[in-house]
Amino acid sequence: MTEPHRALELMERLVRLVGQTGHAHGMKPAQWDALRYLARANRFSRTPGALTAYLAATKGTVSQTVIALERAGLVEKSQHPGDRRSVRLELTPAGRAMLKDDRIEAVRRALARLTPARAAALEDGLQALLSGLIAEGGGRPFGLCRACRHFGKDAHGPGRHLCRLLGEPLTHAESDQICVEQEAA
Amino acid sequence: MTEPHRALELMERLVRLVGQTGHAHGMKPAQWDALRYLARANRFSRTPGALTAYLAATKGTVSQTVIALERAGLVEKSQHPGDRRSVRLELTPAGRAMLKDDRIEAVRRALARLTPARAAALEDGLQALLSGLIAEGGGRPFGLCRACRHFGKDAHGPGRHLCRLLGEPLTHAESDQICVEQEAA
DNA sequence: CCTAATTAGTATCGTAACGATACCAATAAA
DNA sequence: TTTATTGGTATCGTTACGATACTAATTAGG
Repeated sequence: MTEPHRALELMERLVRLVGQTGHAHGMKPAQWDALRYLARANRFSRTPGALTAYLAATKGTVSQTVIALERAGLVEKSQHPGDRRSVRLELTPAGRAMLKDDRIEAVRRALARLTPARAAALEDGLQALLSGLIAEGGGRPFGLCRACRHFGKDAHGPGRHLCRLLGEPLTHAESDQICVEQEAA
Repeated sequence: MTEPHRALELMERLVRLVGQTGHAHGMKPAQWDALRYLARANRFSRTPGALTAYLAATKGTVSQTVIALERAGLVEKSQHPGDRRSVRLELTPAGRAMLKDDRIEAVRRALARLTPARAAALEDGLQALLSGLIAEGGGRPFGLCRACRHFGKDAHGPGRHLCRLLGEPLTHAESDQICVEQEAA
């Protein structure tokens, strides 16, 4: 049935409004999305491939977006140490500066104006909805490192954690970033 | 400050995933958005201008999207009775049929899988967030007709309502549609 | 009335997004 | 050592989009 489901209408409208915040400073929505992702992804996840999974796009499209960001001096590429096919992406200082003028801050401010209870309920609902969509569609959750089943808390001492999947040490700061390999604990 | 606000990350990701549902049947996301809007908007709101406000785009862009839908036989234009500048948009039977295959139904299904309490809290949070964004950005809410301050319930008898702003009668079905002129009661 | 000013919409341009397809090089599997 | 897979780029055609310029119909001001 096509029962209206007001929440769906609200989602659609919000998608539109949030999407249209991405036309500032001569940049495009997809470029902002990529920039924001790179600011929040851990070092294993700052690659064109992980970005492709995050954006749910095709790799050709993402490749072009990354090239545009590179030309604009907002992102730099380097080689992955162990795999010469793989590319590492890093924000440049200019890229980080650009994020300070991100118009999506308007959404963050609107979130901050909600009552704490409402905001918490919204976050909970969004998380549940996203999980449901990912379960149906086969995407990746891109959850926080510290909430991952491969996360070895304090494995190397207090505040010095471990990714058991990749066998790599993790700083405390890194454990708060998102990861392409994350699976809920 | 730039405290991460997990809800914002979830929103961004959801925006992406929901947006990418719009590539089915040779159509584009903006075309689905327009089609869905026309299915839910009341007769005063089925115009290129109202669609422009809803999509938060520019009228040039929307004009082209509408032309594409018209060429595809999904939408028909007619003249507004009283104002010869204005264009009325109507879904054709083919347009309504197309909506039955809307891939955003995946989102509706994911919503339906939430517990009722969670779904209600999500709807409440989304509504509050959207209101906040609109208050800051100056958009229109596009709320339901029956929740409008111009809504005259049963003004012409039981189930025969009135829009006091436009002086037009409203059927019961119409009072459940969204309106470009809506202002919360 | 008559002239602005406003409103509703279209046309055109240039850039980016996007899926699709084809391709290349490095790595992993057989 | 083939062969398959993986990570990424290149190119094409269509659409999205903002920007700008335009037309025609309506409304406001004098």
